[in-house]
Amino acid sequence: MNEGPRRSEMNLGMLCFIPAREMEARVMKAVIAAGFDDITLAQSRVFQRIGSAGTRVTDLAEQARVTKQTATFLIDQLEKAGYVERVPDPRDARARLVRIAARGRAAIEVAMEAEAEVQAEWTRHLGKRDADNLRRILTRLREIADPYR
Amino acid sequence: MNEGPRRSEMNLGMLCFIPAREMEARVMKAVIAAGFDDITLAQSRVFQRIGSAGTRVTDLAEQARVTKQTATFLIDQLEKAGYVERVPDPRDARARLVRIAARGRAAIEVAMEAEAEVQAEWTRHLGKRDADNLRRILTRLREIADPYR
DNA sequence: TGACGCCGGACAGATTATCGAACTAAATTA
DNA sequence: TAATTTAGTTCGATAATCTGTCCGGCGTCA
Repeated sequence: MNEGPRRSEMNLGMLCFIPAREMEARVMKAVIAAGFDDITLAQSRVFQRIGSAGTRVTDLAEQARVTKQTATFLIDQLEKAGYVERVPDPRDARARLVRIAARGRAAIEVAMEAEAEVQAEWTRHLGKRDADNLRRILTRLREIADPYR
Repeated sequence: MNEGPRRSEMNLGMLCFIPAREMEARVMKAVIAAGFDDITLAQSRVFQRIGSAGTRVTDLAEQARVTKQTATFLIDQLEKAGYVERVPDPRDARARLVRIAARGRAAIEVAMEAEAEVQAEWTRHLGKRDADNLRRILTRLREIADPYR
């Protein structure tokens, strides 16, 4: 009906945004369908960035690009819901490490399965060669586009 | 100090997310620095999707993946701040077209300049060949990852 | 070594973003 | 024409986010 938003000027940022959002939505849908229906998108964006050895609140905030206060707030929810736990950081008495808890691991399993499925779909559409190219180029792009790599 | 979030399992969605967010942040920063300091990220996500002939609230909501209510709310802010205007849709008396207003056009100019600069930076890093590849592959990916293309 | 500034994290309060439900008016369909 | 759908809004509730402030542990350098 409408000729759409300035299509000719579609830039790389927007082009990246579309699959990123699609993946996010698909994974969230699967996770919620699997019974983890008390997790929100904002929470998952912090949750995703927790490393296997635990990650500090400040680091999570930086990587998710929210303030420490917001991260604290979201982690509170995740902790109450049993997805993560806070343990003292042995190397710094000020800090606490946020770690994946049992329920969190269960959710990750579902998420990774959904992720793999979407990726397989995309690979079928693009062909193996271009799917690999895409991953390779994005990984290189990350070198300059991700301050927290 | 932390070995980071499950890096080996980094998926295409996340890889797309990183440059998308970086572009968004850089453009917003430029726009705000140019004096358009009353626009928010959420507003800009709707604003970006307004076509040159005007776009309906419902279409903006769909494309930005928010509810009509949220779109209405954000467009209210944009209208009050002079970035857009609402005009009746001549083809449907129920509908109203959201159109870019003068201040909006001025902001777009700044945004597009910033966009071009970031893209140039990325192209320098990737090389022309891979930058073109990236755009081509993402455009193809959009065929299945964007319900509103 | 100890005083001072910095960092990690949390609390409080305010603002912004988002959603679900319900409503009005216009268009479409049966 | 009556019933149903669609476009947009308003209302109320909840989620997410920010600024400002505070506390206690770290690091440093005089």
